[in-house]
Amino acid sequence: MASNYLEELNDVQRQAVVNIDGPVLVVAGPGSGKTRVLTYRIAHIIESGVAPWEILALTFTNKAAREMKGRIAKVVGDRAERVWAGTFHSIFARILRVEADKIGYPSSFTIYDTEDTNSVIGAIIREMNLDKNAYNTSAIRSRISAAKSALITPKLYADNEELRQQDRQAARPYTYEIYEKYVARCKRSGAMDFDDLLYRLYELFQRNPDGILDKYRGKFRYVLVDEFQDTNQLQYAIIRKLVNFDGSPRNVCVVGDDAQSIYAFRGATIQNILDFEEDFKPFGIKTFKLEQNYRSTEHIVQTANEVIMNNRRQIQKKIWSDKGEGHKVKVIKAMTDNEEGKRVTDTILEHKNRFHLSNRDIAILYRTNSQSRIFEEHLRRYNIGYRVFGGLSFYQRKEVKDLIAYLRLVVNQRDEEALRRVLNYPKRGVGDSTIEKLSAQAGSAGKTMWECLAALDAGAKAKKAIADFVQMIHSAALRVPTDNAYEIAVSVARGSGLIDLLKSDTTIEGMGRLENLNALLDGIKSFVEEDTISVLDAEGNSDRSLTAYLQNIALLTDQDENSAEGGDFVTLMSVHAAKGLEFKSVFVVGLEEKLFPSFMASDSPEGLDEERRLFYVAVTRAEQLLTLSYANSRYRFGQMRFNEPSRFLEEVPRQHAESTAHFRGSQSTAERNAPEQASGAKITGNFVRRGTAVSGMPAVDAANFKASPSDSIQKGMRVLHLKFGEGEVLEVEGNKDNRIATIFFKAAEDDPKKRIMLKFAKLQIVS
DNA sequence: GTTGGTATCTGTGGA
DNA sequence: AGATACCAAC
Repeated sequence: MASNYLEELNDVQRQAVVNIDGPVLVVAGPGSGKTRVLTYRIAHIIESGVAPWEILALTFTNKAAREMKGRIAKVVGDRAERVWAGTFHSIFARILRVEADKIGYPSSFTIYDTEDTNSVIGAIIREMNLDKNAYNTSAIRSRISAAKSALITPKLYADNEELRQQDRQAARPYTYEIYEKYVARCKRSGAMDFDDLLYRLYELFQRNPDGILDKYRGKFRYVLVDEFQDTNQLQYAIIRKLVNFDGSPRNVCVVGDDAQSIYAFRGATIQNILDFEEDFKPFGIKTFKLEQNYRSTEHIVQTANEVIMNNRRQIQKKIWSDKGEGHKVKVIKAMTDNEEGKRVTDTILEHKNRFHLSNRDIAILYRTNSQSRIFEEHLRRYNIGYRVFGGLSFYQRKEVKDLIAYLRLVVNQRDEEALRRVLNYPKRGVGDSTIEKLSAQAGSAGKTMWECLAALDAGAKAKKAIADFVQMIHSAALRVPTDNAYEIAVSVARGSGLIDLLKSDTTIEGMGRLENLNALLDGIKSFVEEDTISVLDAEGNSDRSLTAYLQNIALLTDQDENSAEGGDFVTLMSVHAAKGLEFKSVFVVGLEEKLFPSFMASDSPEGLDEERRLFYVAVTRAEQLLTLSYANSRYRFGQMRFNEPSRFLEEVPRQHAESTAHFRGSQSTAERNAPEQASGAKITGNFVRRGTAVSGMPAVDAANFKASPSDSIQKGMRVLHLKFGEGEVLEVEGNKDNRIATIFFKAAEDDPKKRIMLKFAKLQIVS
């Protein structure tokens, strides 16, 4: 107890641990002992006399939360279990279960995953008779998600001229209406999507019924946030609600690294780090920078440093290592994707032999999950054990989702997506058109589909089948409060006919599906019986109800599934998934333009910066050996494509890379000469060609004006605007549909600096 | 309503 | 290439 944990820390780390009161920002480079600081800080808070349940620690993955708890336990023992440590989503779901009635939800609310969400949106688009080509379901979903993450309600969305204009521009003028209907339908279904778990909590705190907010403000005396650079506006808004109020001690500590922010695509913003500094400056914020890297050798650390310097905006820091030079970075060039697979696998074999590495010391990291296949083939050929992370998780398999849908319905009959999924599976003679009819009926009557089900107009045979179905769900529902989750699940699996259906399928795949179903049931059994998996309710009691089980698995990812087991295998995963992990030998593959950096990001500087941060994350996973590879050609969609080597390869300083004939690399900062630097990326748009603007702006010739595509507008360009004349693009912010340019129009004398939404601006590129 | 074949689309990351 | 969406025939 109260061990000498403080002695295991360096000076900065120790400061970050012992300064437990007041606001703290920890900027933590890769491999700098961030988790250690976070866990020891929590342990230190507990040692100072604070009850574990008064500490809230938010992470992004269950794995991070689990690891944190484990390491706290090493210092303070069993008390660690009572710390409120978990993912944003799981902790918030826990609170929402208790408070659900205050915002008009049942505590047995369903959590909709992406598939459910897509299905709801698809149904709405169909019902509104909208063109499904223009109204791409996923595009609408991400738009709605972005709105929620930016605290924009359907009402605010409908009133927001800018957003509406963007939608008109994208030929989706009714997006606002879909959003409104989607929210209403989720509510009707007693369902929350991933964003709702955040948004509804925010709403609860905002409305503050029965002094709810004060209750949680009083409860969580110390708040800690991991991976703060990955939080979105909404998440930070909730954190502020909890800690930033009059009379608050503001015991909040956020840990993050702007250079490792790789989730801007889902609304994360490093602006939160900057805002945090501003928001808490008046309250004596303390900032600690962890810059010593304990993970990697110098060639690797310096490569990472040099690469990230190509990004424009960042918090100044220099990561260093005292682990010695180590091996240089190796670059593998291959003609084809297949050859890349072979040569990487050869090198893995070499590493195993030469450096006595085990499979578990090695990882292959790629930009997209679809790249795993070729490496799997080669690893199999060499008989090297491997494990692929990502892709379809166990809970996303059809047969598993089917049974889960039944269970969801048992717990919450309002759950429309579950009902749609299982009403005619196994077949009961209720086809798509009948289901649509039912849905329309429910919509116009303001009832749930379940309520309309009994009165459904159908043939005698179908009616009987439906009645049996309703009966089965009902009787299972009655058992929920008393019987254990496993027993209910087994009887539903049998009663629904799912088991019989799968048993009748004697193909290999069919047997596999039955096995998966049984594995799911086993999982529920262990949830009910074993001590190791604990789901605590808001009061800290163990909750083994079916409802708790369903809400728990909805927030699991496949990573949480697989990583628990040991075993000696090479790890194959996306770079995103690798964040926070480390391996002795890391292969970053597919380093080609349009792939890494992704073609989706290639057209905007912000997108490229994020890709570069992703590359930075990949590079810094390596402890001793880093190998980069690319192929000149690869198959995509059955077609051979040729790609240039990634620009990131060029950014690897040659002094840190093994010299090979084909690899040129970059000069390091030290050897770079002045003229080259002057033409480099350091120059900001403000200085480019300033003063060369034509004086005495001529009137714009409207007849010859031809607007350039909005996505081609980039920082530094000179553009023509019909009203404002010629201008210079000083800055472009935002991504994809949301790009905003700051343009300096000399002719507009009142206010020459205009901020313009590129999506609907008519601009012609001059140069 | 169901089945099976053909057209179409896909192209990042994930809680 | 592989999954899904859509349509025509049963």
